[in-house]
Amino acid sequence: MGLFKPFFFIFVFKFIIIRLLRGVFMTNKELADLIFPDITWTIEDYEKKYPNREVGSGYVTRFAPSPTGFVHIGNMMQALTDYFLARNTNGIFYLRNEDTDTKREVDSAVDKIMDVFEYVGFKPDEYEYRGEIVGNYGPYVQSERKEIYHAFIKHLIEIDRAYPCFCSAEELDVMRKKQDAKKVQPGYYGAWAKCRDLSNEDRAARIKNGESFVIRFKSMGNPNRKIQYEDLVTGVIEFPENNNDMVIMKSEDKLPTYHFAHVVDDHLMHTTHVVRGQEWLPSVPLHIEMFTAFGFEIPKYIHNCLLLKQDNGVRRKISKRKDPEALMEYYVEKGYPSIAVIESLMTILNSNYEEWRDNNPDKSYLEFEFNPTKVGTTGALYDLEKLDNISKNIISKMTKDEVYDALYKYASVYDQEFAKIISENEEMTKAILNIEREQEKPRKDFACWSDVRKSIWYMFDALYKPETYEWGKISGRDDIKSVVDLYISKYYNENDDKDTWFDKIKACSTELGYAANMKEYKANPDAYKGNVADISTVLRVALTSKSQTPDLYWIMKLLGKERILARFEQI
RNA sequence: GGCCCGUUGGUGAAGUGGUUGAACACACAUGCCUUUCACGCAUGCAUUCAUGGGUUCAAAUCCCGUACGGGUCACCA
Repeated sequence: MGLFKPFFFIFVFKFIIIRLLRGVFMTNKELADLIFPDITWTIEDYEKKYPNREVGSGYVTRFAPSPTGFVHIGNMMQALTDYFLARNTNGIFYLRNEDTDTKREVDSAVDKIMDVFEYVGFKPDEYEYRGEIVGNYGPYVQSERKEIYHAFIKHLIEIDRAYPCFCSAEELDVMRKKQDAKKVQPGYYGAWAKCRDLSNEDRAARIKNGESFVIRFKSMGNPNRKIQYEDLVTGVIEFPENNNDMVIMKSEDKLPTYHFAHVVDDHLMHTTHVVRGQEWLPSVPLHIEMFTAFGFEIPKYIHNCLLLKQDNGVRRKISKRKDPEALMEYYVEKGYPSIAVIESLMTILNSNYEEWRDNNPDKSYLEFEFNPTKVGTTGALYDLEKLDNISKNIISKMTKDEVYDALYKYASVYDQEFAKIISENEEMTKAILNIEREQEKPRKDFACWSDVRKSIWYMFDALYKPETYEWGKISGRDDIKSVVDLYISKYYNENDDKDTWFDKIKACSTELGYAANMKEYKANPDAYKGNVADISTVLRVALTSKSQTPDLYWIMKLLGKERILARFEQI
C-alpha cells in the first residue's frame, strides 16, 4: 500500500500540470485530432487487421505501377523480377495500383496492365480489378487507402515526427532559387524549414483559418553522419543521412506521396522484397528514416538496372515517346511469344540464364536460380536482335499444331484476313508450317507471328498476286519457258518421292546443258551453262515469285498439280 | 553543382589477387555442307579490361587521383 501512494500523487500532479498548461500549450495529440478529426483507428488497429503472412521463407513481392496507361519494358522487367522471386520461393506476388498522382492517371491503365499480365502469363495472388478485391491485405488501390495513410500520419504528428507546412509553391520556388544561388543543398531542412518550428497554436490557428497545407515528415537526420545500407543488387552503399523534411501528404487531395505510401503499404502488406528501378536509390535514406520512425522492419531492396537505348552513339534511357519498342504493346502487336520476351529480360537480369536454359531446356524459367548480385548496375541496352534469336529458337522447337494455334490466335486479332485464309486451309497451313520443322535441327525463320505471312503468303491462291519475280541467272523469257516446258512435259510427276523428284530435276538440268552435280560444276564451270541450282531457281521463282523459300520439294507437294500448272501458265 | 552508382569486344556479359593465352551467347566476317534460303559445322573477331599512379613475387580483380557515362536533388512516381 505504501508503494501505491507515490504513484497516485504523480498521477494527480501530472493531471494538474496538464490542466494548467492547456490554455497555453497545445499538445501534438490535440493538433493531430484537429487535422484528422474523423480518424479513429490507430496504427495498432491496422497492425491487427493485417497480421504477419504465413509464407515461411517465401518472398512477398509486388508490382506497383502508377497507372499512366502504358507498360514500359523496364517496368515489365521489374514485374518479372517480382513475379519470378515470388514463384521461385513459394511466396506471394501481388499487384498494387499506385494512383496517388491524380493528374497523370489514365482510366483504362489497369486494363492495360491486366492485358499485359495475361500475355506474359502472370497471375497475381492478390489484386483489385474492376471492383473485385482478391486478398486480405487490401485495398490494393492507393486512393482507396486514404484513411489508412491518415491514421499513420496522425501517429507521426502525435509522436512529433510530422507537421503541417503552409508554405506555398511560390515560396518554395523562391527558396530553391536562393539555395541554388548560395550553392547549398536544396530542400526543406534546417533554417529553410520555416514551418518546422511553428507552435501548435499557430498551426491550429492557420488550419482553422482555412489555410491550405501539406504534411511533412520531420527528419532527425544529420547529413554529416553516414548510414550504410545493403542493396541486394549493388551491395553495401553509404549515404549521408536524410535531413530533408519531405512532403508525405499533399494539400489538395490529401493523398500521400510515393515515399509515404511505400512505407505504409509495404509494411502493412508485408512486402519482404521491394523491386524497383535504380532511379530510386537516392531516396533510400529517406525511406529508411521513415521505416525507423515507425519502428518498422525495413524490407530488402532490389534496385534493378535501367534499360537503355543506343542512339547516335549515345546511350540514353529507353523512352516510350521515341522508341516503339519501349512499350509492351510493341511485342504483343508484332506477335512475339511472350516467353521470348521473358527470356530476353531474364538474360539481362542474370546473364548466366542462357547457359542454364541450354542445360535445362525443358524446365520452366521459374525454376532458374536467380542471383540478385548478378543483376547489372550499369544500365543495359535492350537488344532486339537478341530477342529475335531467342524467339526463333523458341518457335523452332514448337510443333506444327502449336505454331498453328499461336499463329491463328495472333492473326485473329491483328490480321483477320490471314486468319480467315489459314483457318479455311488449316491442314495445308499446318503442313506448310511443318516444312523442315518437326526434326532434329528445325528451321528458324520466324521470330514473331507477324513474320509468318511475309514468308508463306505465296502458298495461298487468295494472296498470290506477285508484283515482281525474283529471277536469278536464267531470266530471259524464252529460257524460262524452255526450262518450265521441258520439266513439266517430261519430268514432273506429282507422286514422286523426294529423291526421285530431285533426280528428275538433275536429269532435266543435264538435258539442258546444266551441271547436275555441284562438285562437278565447281571443278569445271566452263563445261556447263550453269548448274542444277539455276534450274531449281527457275522453278522456285515460277511457282512462288520468290528466290528464297523453304524446300522446293515440299512446296510443290503442297501446292499440288493443279496449282503448279496454273502458276506455270501464269508466267 | 551536391550526393549516389558505374566504366571488360558492335551487344548482354563471365570474372572477387595466380590453370584467363579474358568464358558463354547474340551480331558480324570467311569457309564447308547444300537445289535457294534457313539449319548445321568450322574458323576469325578485346595482345587487353576508361585512364594515370600505388600496393604485391603476381592486378581486369585491392587502394588513390583523373576522365567519361548514368541516376537523383517536386505537393511525379
